[in-house]
Amino acid sequence: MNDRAAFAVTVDLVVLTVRGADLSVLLVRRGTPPYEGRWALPGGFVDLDEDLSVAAARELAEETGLRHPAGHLEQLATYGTPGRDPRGRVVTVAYLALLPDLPTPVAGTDAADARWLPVASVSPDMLAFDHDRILYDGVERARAKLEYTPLAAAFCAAEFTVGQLREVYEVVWGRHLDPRNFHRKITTTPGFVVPTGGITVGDRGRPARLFRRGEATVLHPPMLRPPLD
Amino acid sequence: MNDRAAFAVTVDLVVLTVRGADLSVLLVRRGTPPYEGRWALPGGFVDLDEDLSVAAARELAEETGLRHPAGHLEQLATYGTPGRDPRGRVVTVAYLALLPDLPTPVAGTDAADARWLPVASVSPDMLAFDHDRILYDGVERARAKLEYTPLAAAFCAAEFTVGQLREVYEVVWGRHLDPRNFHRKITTTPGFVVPTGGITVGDRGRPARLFRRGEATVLHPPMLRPPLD
DNA sequence: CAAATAGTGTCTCTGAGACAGTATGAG
DNA sequence: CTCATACTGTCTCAGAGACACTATTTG
Repeated sequence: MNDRAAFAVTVDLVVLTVRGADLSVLLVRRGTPPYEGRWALPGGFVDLDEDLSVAAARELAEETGLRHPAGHLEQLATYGTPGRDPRGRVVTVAYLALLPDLPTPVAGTDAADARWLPVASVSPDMLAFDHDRILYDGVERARAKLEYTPLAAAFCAAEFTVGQLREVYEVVWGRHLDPRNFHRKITTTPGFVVPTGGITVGDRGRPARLFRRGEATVLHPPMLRPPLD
Repeated sequence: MNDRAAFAVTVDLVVLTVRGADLSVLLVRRGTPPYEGRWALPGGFVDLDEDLSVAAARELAEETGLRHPAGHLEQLATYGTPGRDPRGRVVTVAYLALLPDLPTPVAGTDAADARWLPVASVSPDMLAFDHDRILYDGVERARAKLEYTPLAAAFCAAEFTVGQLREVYEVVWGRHLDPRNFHRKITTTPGFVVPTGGITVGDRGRPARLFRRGEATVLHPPMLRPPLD
């Protein structure tokens, strides 16, 4: 057994949020080799007595500065090709986090610099290790999950308008959606959203009703991504 | 770094096939502690210089006795709760394999006994480690993937009839499907199946055209699971 | 012949896309 | 007032469910 126990295990986080017109990812600039100066997904080593999901939640809390961030955290996939980390045989369990745009700025404890970067502005050679692949897989997972789950609400505050939820879909998918059909879809799919009774004030246009997430975990029927063009 | 490298990494396989009226899983009876005598998913330790997917393919070939089994192999999820293996801190990367019913019987090299068991007949306390959880996740993944991918064909031989493909759906989902609507759906969804020109002989009823898998990787529109009852 | 399975056609209803029209705020 | 956004309603078309019906084999 002991001769088998020669792997290091890390968790890496694909933390996504919608900021303005961009789907953005939380990246940290590496201050030490390997890949010093390159951007990397936040993450770190799993403690020997620590569960994987606990390690992911711990890293998320450390990097965002929030103890119990709202939003969503799920396992994404595991990457363990030999040589992916020059320091040795490191297997990383990647997690995907979807968060509302944070009111507090990101304050990393161990990273030189932590920043939200638009996913579209990230080129593969900017990133350390195989993090370009992990980021790509995370973004694809998020795009797919918006179709058949109510997870888009994880990008929003606790209460949100139909328009804000539509912006999430438009930013993540990079597609324009018809506001009227979207409104009908959202409000007629059972368990998707629940009106809170509240109303927005001070914005442009007619005030909008506020909603919170419903009880549904899957959407029936799904919210289909429109075809390209 | 070296003090971090204290994990063992294994791959475990959820190997599913359709045999007769049952969705069945390949299980091996453990001949050594821990959990001696209990059933377990086939799997084993990952070599230090071996890629995870290679280790999974190697284990699959060893357990099925086939060098390049047809069908489908994909990563499922990773399980690493401390204490899940009494021998130490073992993280397992689970893979899901979908195979046609094997003409050759299973010949395990290292396992005392290897057998196909209907998934419905497997109770959680029969299984070692957290393999009940992994099996459940694998079955759910397979059921979900039949909806939006053409993966049902991975359960069939290279050439198959519409009726055989329908049986796969019926067995995996545990639902009856209307043969006529199913036929229309299969043959009109672009890229799902391609007629080979062949025809079955000797069966009961009218001979059926033979098909092989098409080029599509996702189904548009998806093949929706009928609601319960 | 009957039984069984393959395959086609037809009706209906749901739901999505397209888009007119109304409601209600800010400036 | 105009402009912007929220919301409602209406038309049409694609696709799924529920069948009737025909085709082709075995026994």
